[in-house]
Amino acid sequence: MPKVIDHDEYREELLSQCLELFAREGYGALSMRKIADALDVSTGTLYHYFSSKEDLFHQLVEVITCQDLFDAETALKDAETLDARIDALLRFIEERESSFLNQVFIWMDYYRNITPEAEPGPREALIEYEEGIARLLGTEDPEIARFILVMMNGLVIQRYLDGGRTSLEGQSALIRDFLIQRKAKGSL
Amino acid sequence: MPKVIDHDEYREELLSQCLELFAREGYGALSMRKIADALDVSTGTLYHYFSSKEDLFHQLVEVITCQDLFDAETALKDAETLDARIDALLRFIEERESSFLNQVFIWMDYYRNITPEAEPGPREALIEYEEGIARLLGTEDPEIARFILVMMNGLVIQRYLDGGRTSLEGQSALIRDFLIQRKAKGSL
Amino acid sequence: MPKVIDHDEYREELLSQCLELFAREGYGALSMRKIADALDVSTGTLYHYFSSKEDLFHQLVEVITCQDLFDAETALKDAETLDARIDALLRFIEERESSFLNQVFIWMDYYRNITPEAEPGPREALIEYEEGIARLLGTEDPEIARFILVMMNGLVIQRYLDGGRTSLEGQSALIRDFLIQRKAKGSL
Amino acid sequence: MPKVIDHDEYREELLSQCLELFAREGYGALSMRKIADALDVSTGTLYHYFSSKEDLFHQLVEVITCQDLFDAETALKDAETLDARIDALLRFIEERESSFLNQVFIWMDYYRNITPEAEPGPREALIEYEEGIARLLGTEDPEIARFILVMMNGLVIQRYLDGGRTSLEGQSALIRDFLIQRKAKGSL
DNA sequence: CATGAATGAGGGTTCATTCAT
DNA sequence: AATGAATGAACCCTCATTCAT
Repeated sequence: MPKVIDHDEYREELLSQCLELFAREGYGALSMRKIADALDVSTGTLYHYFSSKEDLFHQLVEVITCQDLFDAETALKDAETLDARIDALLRFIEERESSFLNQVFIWMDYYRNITPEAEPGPREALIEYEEGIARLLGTEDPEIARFILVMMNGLVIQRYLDGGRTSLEGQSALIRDFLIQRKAKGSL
Repeated sequence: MPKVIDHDEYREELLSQCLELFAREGYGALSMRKIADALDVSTGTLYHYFSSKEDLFHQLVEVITCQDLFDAETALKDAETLDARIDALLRFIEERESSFLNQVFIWMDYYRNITPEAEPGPREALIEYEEGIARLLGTEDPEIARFILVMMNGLVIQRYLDGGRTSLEGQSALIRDFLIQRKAKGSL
Repeated sequence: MPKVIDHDEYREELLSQCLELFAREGYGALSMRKIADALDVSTGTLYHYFSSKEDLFHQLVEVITCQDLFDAETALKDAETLDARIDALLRFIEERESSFLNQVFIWMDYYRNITPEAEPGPREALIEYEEGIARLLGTEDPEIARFILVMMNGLVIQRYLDGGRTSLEGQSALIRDFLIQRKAKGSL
Repeated sequence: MPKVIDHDEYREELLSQCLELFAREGYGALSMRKIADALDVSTGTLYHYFSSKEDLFHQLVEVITCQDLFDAETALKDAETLDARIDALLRFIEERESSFLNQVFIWMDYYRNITPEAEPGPREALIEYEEGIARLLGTEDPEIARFILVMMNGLVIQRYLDGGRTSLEGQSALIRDFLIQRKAKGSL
């Protein structure tokens, strides 16, 4: 609770503490009072920094979207050969599973609970993800990048739904194998 | 003699009308009053057929799981060659996209909102799906079947999140490619 | 569940089964559905015999009031000397404690929950009780009879509230002693 | 700075206004909305000060128990001779009749409606009452004190049930007579 | 700036009662 | 006569939000 801090800086500090709350409880089940309690501020303070629960959530989505993209970029930029990049990407997925799951939850909440008219929001983030993956794999084919993204989404959801029965390693091995073969055929 | 209504039959009729509601609004955001209004009955009637919102939801999950499994079995049993089966499977997925999306939404809500002690519920259904897919493709490797499931989940969610930008056909083609590849390696 | 039975007779049979329910749960906490379940009939049947929950309760109060008065008369009519009557009366109180408590509960419910304008109801029963006690003790002084009644009420309530700490015997001894003395002084 | 209200003070003010409501309507028949309306606040405010209806009731019982004991002590400590004390005690009872009635109602509701595991609660208060009365009358015999308590309970309930027919003065005279008698026998 | 008291609509649920069968 | 399906008001309680301090 720093006192003489920049307004925006403090707002982002509050936001960052909300991420896990929203991911764990979901938009609907998380009340402003719970948030206030968890952040150790009053509800009034919350409304001083965010005009509504919806606004708070909007800003959160923006922040985590940027944050995660940045993380991905830095985590993957060291790999040099294609094989190394594929490995790095899959390892990244494995390491950040719960983070991805949180993102999927939050994005799903976003579209479900937020004002119906389709705002761009995460959509742009998805495109950036796609482009980032495409760059990494050095492919021109956007379907391949989307394929990876689809697989990432599906994997965390599947593991959430089946309680972890589906193994990360087994699925990673399948996709690695597939990508190596496509590369060999020159269609990557 | 009571009113001439088959209790169980009517209960299932009510249930079937709830599917879309839950899928669209989510467990948390859908109130019993909303359900009652949508089904054109009173809340009292709802509680006459279901002991609680949670019970209603439980039963819904069971019903749609059975229904979908049954549909999948019948839709795919005519295909005879492996290629035909792959095609049939992918076409089935394409045709039932919105249904799958509903299911994923419902299952995710289920685990988020239901009392924490892990009930089997959808988990068993997922295993049945896996086994069904494995049977269809004639593979012994459970990872392959899980991979299909993962891609199904991921695809509908991805398309939900990006507003349909990701094409069903493109991704289907890749999945088909993947399966053909496995078949060539003898692991299918 | 006799089939071809007199309407009124069956109604009273239902009523008699309600006594313990109302005494144990209280008017407010006892629902018509609970009553119906306990009596193994449908709510519709209940409404066939009683026009409302209030009516059911009214009739119940009437029945138990009459019933208990009758019991008291018969239980005490064998005692001949005054001492014997006092003993019989006190023993009667001791034996019927829970029954008295039920009556007090039900009468209190009656006045608290039933239509506000003071209907006679139990009031007449209390007067009859008073007169019965007066007859038994052979006193002309109505205050003495009321004194016994007051003591009966107070005793069951006190024992209800203090969990039985107050002993029936000890209190009975005090009142017996008091009555004997009054008799000796000729003011009984 | 928050609104300039002492939370605990206001809570007790609300509580004190609830006493008559609960006594008149009973726990079961008194709704939080009715309370809110009667106190001229919103239901939300009620829940800001009390975590539940049961909590509110618990706190009420605690408060009235303490309050009445205190009042009794102060009202009776001036009487010096035994006769004066008896008179003071009976006058106190007469003056506080409606207050006693409220207490009896509320305590009975307490045990009827509150979670079954026997909490001490009012039971301790009853013992304190007993001890207080014993001190006042200068008797060692606990049965005498309990007898007074029994008569107090019985009297207020009897007068409630018979609509005031039983006279306070008449019964007080008998109680006084009883006590004088005991004193004459040396057991007081 | 920050607080938390206050609101009232809406959450899940229960209930007395009605009525077609 | 007897059933139980249906109703909708009212139950306890939670919530996002406002605003006096």
